[in-house]
Amino acid sequence: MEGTPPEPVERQPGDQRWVLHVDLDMFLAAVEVLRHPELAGKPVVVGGRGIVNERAVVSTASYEARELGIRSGMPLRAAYKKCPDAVFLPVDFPVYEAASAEVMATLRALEWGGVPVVLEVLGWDEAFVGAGDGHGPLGDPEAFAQEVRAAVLAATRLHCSVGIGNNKLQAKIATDFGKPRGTYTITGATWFDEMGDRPTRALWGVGAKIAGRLETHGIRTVRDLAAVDPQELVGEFGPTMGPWFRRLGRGVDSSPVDATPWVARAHGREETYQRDLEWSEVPDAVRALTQQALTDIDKEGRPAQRVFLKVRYRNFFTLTRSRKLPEPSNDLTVLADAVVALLAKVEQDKPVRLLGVRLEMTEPAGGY
DNA sequence: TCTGGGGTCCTAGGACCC
DNA sequence: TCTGGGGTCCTAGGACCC
Repeated sequence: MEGTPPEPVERQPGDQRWVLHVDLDMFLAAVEVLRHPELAGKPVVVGGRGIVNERAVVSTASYEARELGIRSGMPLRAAYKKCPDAVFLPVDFPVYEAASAEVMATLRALEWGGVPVVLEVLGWDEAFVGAGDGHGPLGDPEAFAQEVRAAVLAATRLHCSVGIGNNKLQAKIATDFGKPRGTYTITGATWFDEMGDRPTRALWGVGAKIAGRLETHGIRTVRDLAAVDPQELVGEFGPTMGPWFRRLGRGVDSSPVDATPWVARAHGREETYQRDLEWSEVPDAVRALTQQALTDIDKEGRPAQRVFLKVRYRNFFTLTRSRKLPEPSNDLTVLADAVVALLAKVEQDKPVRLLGVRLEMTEPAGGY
């Protein structure tokens, strides 16, 4: 890759239009501080049931806790060791759902350049904002980004950061550079200045494993990725993912902001048991998880077409087995029996640390 | 003594058919 | 005896994100 100049970013027709990405700052911890004002300024850690010696991980840490080295995904035990004085709180789904709904309603009510916004919700605490055909109006979007932050703060008392880009990929990455309580802009024109020297891992969609595979091809930076021969990536990652990674490297993303409400394709339940299960306890546990997963399916009224079983043993080895049902079903007995039957395909002689059941209603739609 | 839970999508490879 | 090549369906496994 050394010495190979990157190809210039294609001039897309939408290049001078704008997309915003809004991301709430330390969302779960911020919501907790709102209802427990005495926690303001303290290290707050939200995760699991808030019990520090249980098997669970940190969902969100306040900035004060992050300064002490606590990170999302860290075991609660480890977080406690780093900071025994932090406040540990349980994850309270209904409260965050309600706060999230308020935030999204606030965003949805905005107009951008006199046009109602188009809102694509990505999760509890983030969304893309466009307008009209999916992009914002011409002109400087910075003032609107500030308007978004002010509106969210006024309506919910929650702070957020806003990324601005010519497309969703650029806006999404820009948000991190604006955190906390700020805005940041990355465009096709500044992409390589901002991202060129960063490791491929900085891209949205490149994790540790993909970064490692890229490195075996001498691709370390975003600039390297942008310049690589597409056929080399097709050889390594296949005809879909190869070209997609290369587009990531070039900062190219033509997908519009899409307000179509998200519809789940599957529902599942999984549980890491505080005490490893003996095999004799497993079938009942699988039936219980199936019943819980079925409650989500029943809310939507669509039958499951395929069932999945996930088993993780004490040594952390994990297996997944699945089976297509003879015909779609939302009958508890049929589904539970089908999942229990999958147990025959896994090793039954070792203690079980985690079980998961997943009920799939729809095949993957394709999206890369 | 470690390492959650909710999802999404893609790829490889075997079975089977023509 | 040998044994191509394309297509589809299915399961297992891997990777990523919030």
